Amino acid sequence: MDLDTARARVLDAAEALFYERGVQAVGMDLIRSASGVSLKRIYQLFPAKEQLVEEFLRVRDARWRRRLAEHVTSAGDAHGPREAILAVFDWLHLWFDEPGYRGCAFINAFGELGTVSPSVAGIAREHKEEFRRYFAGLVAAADRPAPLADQLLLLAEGAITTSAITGSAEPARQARDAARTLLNATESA
Amino acid sequence: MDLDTARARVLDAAEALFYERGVQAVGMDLIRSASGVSLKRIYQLFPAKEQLVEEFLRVRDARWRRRLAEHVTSAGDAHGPREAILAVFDWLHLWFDEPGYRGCAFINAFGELGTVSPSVAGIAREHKEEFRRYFAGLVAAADRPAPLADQLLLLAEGAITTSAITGSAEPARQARDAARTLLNATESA
DNA sequence: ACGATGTGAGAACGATGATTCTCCACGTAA
DNA sequence: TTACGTGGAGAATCATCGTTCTCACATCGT
Repeated sequence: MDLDTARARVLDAAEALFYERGVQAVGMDLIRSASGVSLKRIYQLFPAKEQLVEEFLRVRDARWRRRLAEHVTSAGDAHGPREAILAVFDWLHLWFDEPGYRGCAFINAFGELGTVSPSVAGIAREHKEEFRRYFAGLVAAADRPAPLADQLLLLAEGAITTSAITGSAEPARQARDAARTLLNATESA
Repeated sequence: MDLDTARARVLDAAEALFYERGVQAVGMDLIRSASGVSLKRIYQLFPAKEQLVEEFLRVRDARWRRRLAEHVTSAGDAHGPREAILAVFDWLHLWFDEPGYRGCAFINAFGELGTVSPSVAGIAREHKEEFRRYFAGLVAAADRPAPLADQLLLLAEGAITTSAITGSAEPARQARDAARTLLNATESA
């Protein structure tokens, strides 16, 4: 097995396990057995667990935003910038329905490690900032006032955590309805 | 020191430490030194750490909801049911500005332990369900359609986590603005 | 073939944590 | 006073975890 595939396998295993059970509940030995990569190799690739945790978050951030953007862009191309905004919530609904959905990995990591690890706290902050920026772009493209972006972000974040705890994807629909109301309220502005 | 005060001191220390650093990052020995109660006594009062964690969450749930209700009730008595709803977000703003604010203890505990501990997951679920129920009562008192309660809940949850990660209390104001818009949108309904 | 290098399996190490145990001081009932 | 129960400080125990080390084995260039 070459280094790149070993690295990918470790990151895949780490992502699945960290997301499912939290960071501290997952030992390096479990990542070894799940990935099939020896401890020695894992420590060659990541000098310490903390680096693996950071890389897991960075990889997840990139993939999460790419998947979101793909879904939203195709909806926006087909139905315009207003529908693009609502498509964010449709995508959340799809996400919430995935098996093993456990909320936002960044909120979870922040809650678990934010006090102790400034780098984890920073990555979580950046992820949320990127998400906010993304909403800001959609709102600008739809010619709505900028504060709407922050409000939509709150709806999305609320849906993410509420869905995780209740185990239902319904909050995505509720957030979408609220988002539509907020959009309509700026219609004449 | 009698048993009741020892119990109170342990729970106070546990709440402060668990909330600040997360559950797994806090050892029983730290709770002992912070509370001034010997390990022997702690284990008399709580047969295992897990029981202490559960009790910490229950105590926090009760106090959190009592404090919220106090603030909202006084606003509602003075300015009516519509202002009572908005007062929830004013109270969130006060909470976010408290030193050491780190988001919702239940979301954090759920993220950290939800997979591994069904009882923690259950307590978190109950807490959120109570919060939702509280919103439902306010919405009913203000004669608004029931689905509004779910939407307001999402705004509040979103503000709670966003404020924790960004370190700013501003999301409370943004959520309040969005809530006002949603309220106005049902004005004529 | 042979030495150098790298690898995997798993033991070893040192730290930390949850839980229990030991030992001793102290107050108290007889 | 004395025997006793209680409680505290902290050592002991046992497990787990992050990290490193050992060692036997394979690979490969010469």
